[in-house]
Amino acid sequence: MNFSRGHPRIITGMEKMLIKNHLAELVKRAITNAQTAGALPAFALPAVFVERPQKKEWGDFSTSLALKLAKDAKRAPLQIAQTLAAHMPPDAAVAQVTTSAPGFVNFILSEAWLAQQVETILAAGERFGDLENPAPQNIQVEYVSVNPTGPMHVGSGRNGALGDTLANILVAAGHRVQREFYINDNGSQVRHLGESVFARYAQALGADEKFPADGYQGAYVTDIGKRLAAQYGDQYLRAPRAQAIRDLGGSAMEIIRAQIEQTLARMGIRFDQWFSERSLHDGGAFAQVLAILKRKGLVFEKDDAVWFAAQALGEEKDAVLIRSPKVITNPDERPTYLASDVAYVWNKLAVRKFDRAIYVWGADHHGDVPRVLAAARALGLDPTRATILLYQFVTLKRGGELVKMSKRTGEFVTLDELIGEVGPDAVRFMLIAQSANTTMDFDLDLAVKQSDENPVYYVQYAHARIASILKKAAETGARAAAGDVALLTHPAELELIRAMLRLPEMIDLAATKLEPHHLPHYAIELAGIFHAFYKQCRVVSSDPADAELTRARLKLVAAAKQTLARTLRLMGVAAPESM
RNA sequence: GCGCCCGUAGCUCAAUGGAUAGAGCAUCAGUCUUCGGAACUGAGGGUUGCAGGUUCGAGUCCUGCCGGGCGUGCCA
Repeated sequence: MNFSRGHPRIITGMEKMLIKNHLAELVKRAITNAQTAGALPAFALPAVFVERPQKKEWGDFSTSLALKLAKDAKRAPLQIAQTLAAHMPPDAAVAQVTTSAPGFVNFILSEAWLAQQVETILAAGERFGDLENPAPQNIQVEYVSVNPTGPMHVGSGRNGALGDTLANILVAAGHRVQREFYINDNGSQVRHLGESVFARYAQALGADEKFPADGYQGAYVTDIGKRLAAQYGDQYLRAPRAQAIRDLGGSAMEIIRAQIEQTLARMGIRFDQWFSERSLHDGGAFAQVLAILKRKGLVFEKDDAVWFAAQALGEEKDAVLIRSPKVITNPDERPTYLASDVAYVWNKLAVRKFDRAIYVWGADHHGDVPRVLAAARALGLDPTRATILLYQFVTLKRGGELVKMSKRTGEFVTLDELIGEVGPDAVRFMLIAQSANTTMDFDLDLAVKQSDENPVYYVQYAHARIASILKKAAETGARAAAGDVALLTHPAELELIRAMLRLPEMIDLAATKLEPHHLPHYAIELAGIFHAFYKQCRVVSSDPADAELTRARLKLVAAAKQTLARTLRLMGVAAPESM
């Protein structure tokens, strides 16, 4: 069987179907077969899960179904397992079905079938790993969304790496994805930034302007002040002060936003849309949701402020949507961030009609999650369409000490600095390697010092090594195209194929659980298995007797290169030809 | 006080309710006459914070403690 030569496929569509799902179908048929034969009593077909066992002795896949079935089938688990194994329909992918105590059914994949998968992988090209999705969704992933009031710190890097990788994974899982950055350009912070920048602007022009006590103190504000002074001259010294602050604040925010875009681009993070918070108010979305909430009696006034009656929806506290004029004089600054959030969820799910909206938030905002979901519910939206993914904080260590980070004092390690020191690939890899709900200690000394032993280089090295092999093969004239993958029978070869076949499973897992961290772990494992293969199996041989095997192995390593490259690309990490 | 997250090997971390809890780093011992040694093989290292509970089965779920982080604003 060789797909590329047009032989009939044994399993139709297998290249995009998860093997475990295929095996689950076999198990279901085994149940029906056994019931028809009277070997099992009648019972409702349960959900069948096939999983990867921990030990090789337990085969490539296994199911604990018999253990769960014991009650309904009124039999001992191991006996059920044996019955299932006996009634398993034959399948080209499966060489053997075994059972083990206390009631597992194990599948051992056919080695001939495994070898043929190299052709399938090569045929899939750089789309290998993609899932066939019976129900693709329009999903929006919104991430980073940091306030454009200063350079980003490492936490925003984690946000961006998570969001972008997640978006890549969801695309691979067959969904349509829109990537969005929410610009917090509303409220008092624009004015705060404007006041700070105005002071630096004026100082740059030699004016005696006092810096506001609660202003943004970073050097970047001084730089922007100078830049705006050069651009506009002293025209804003003569303009009305409020207008100067508003205009310069707006300019500064756009400058910072562009810098943020640039920094993220260094990490391969990009967006389809930059969405303005202010537009929710200017465009009337907030007024609209406020009207809906009012109609439902979920809005009330107290102490001159407008409140969202979250308690009526089971939340702990009510929350202010529009602040009192007595507290905030400027009407533009009265709506709270919650007001924007409520309008935003409406915009995402009702106006733009995404099937699903995924938010990537720092854990310091976790307290807001229930309120936003409650608001969605109140607006008649299904709250399960909105998923707020929280990630824990990143703390930086340098010289064994915690690096305190604060935008106000301007003392922090920026994401740009980190990328400069550690490199974008290592930064991205490290930031997604840990589960989002683990607090991350990022040791700068270690990250720089260990850059040679960094896992990301281990993976990239495997890729570069294969590139080198292929180059060498080209020089010697060995051609992969004519290779017969049936010759791939060495245990190390088969291990490598098995590892490659796990990529779609990883994508499925990461997409289902919204957990990108599975990818880097998989990448390390795949690279390791390749290195082990490399040690054991010579690819390009000068011995003419090995010519056939060389060609077959060239196909194998080409497939491995492609799988590594895909995995790296999903993580936004470069797959270098040499390093 | 209350809410959320975390606690797993010396360190950093994995483990869709499944079988004897796994990797990397570090430590120790090995491997190389040809494709990239940024490599490979092996060893030691654990009462999964503690105590109960749920069930055929718990690192995972529930309850209570202990320890750490983050929240608990008419801040964003």
